Amino acid sequence: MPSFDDFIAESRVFRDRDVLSPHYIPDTLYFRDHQIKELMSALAPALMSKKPRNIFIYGKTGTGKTCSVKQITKKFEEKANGRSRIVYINCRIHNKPYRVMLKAAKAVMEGFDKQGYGLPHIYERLLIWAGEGKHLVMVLDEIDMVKHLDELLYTITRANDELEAGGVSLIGISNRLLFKEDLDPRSRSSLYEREMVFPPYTANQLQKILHQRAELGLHTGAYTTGAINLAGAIAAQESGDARYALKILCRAAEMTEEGESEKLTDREVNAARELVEFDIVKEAIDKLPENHQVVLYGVARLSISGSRYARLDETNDGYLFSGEVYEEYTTLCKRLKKQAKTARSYRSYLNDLEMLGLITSIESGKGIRGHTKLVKMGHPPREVIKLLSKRLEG
DNA sequence: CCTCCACCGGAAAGCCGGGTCA
DNA sequence: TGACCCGGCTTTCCGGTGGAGG
Repeated sequence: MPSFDDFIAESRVFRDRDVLSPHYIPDTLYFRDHQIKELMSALAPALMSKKPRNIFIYGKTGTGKTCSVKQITKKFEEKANGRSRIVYINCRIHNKPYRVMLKAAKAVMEGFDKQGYGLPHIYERLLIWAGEGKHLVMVLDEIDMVKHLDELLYTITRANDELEAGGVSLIGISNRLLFKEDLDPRSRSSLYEREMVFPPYTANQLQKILHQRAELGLHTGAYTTGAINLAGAIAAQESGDARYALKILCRAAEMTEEGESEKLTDREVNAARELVEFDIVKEAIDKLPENHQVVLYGVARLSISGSRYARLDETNDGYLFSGEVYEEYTTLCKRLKKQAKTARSYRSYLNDLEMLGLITSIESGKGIRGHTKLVKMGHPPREVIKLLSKRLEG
């Protein structure tokens, strides 16, 4: 009798791959004791039928914000036993007040999985739920992605005013510190009742974290201590981002697995670093809507064939006129048998691409007639073309 | 100094595909 | 089935903007 075990090849390197994934939450989170304690003390009132304060958490990507909150969520829900709930909401996906409320309602109430109810209806239902003395803590991860956030915050504060027992409170998470400036002062004060900062990890800290994961996720003896330390140092230098550090480690492990080398060493780590860098770009491009891809394709192609107006200014080497990129975009659309969008839409795409760091742009200055944007690729155009021609032209 | 150029980007309105409800 | 509601993506409209040209 064959067994599935026969087909699940034993890995030379990995003991448990999941441990290296960014979604894995270790039992002990290093270097975040202080933040975790503070979070717990802030949330404790909800377990005693009092309203906890709203919390705002700030920190760059990969500083353990989400991880800490998720870890606490587990403990909290065990303790609360259904009386109170913490609901995690990723605002990149649920980026409107309506969606956030719907997600919360779905999480908390059975049989609430339909769209088409108006916001007021969802609101009323939540009030009824909380009215039994229950507390809802909404974790809004990437809260800066929510459009009309003021409206959402207002809705929630009003809910608390209407309730006699129970309540709704918030944990907002963001990696943009500045975003509080575009908030209405009233919502600002409600969201910032308590503020917490998660600093980037240092090289030493990242190394310890990586060692922890390597011990759990990789076979003993499959890696060198030096390699782990190198990965930590690289990530610390870049950003102090633990997710990035883990990606490098994971990639390096994969390379070891596929390659000749017996152990994961500095060599694999260095190679993995480059791969990871391009992986990130590739992922960003893949996720782009089609029109954005075509525009980027156009920028890349012109970067190689050269700008028709080029060399007006030697110092602005590699920059393209917004106008000529639009022309290239429309001709590309024709070739791909797509209806080109208006110039106004095109300008939005350009801005989106710039926000993602896929292109850079500057304002035109002297020597150029009128007023326009000059655009340049943020990454090697040939690589991008290779990727996009496959994607777009099949 | 005025006007034109070649764009910029906010606001608002329209369309579409997905859903509910009576 | 028709009236509504939602979000996402567009288009339309239009008031800027800073340098070039006259």
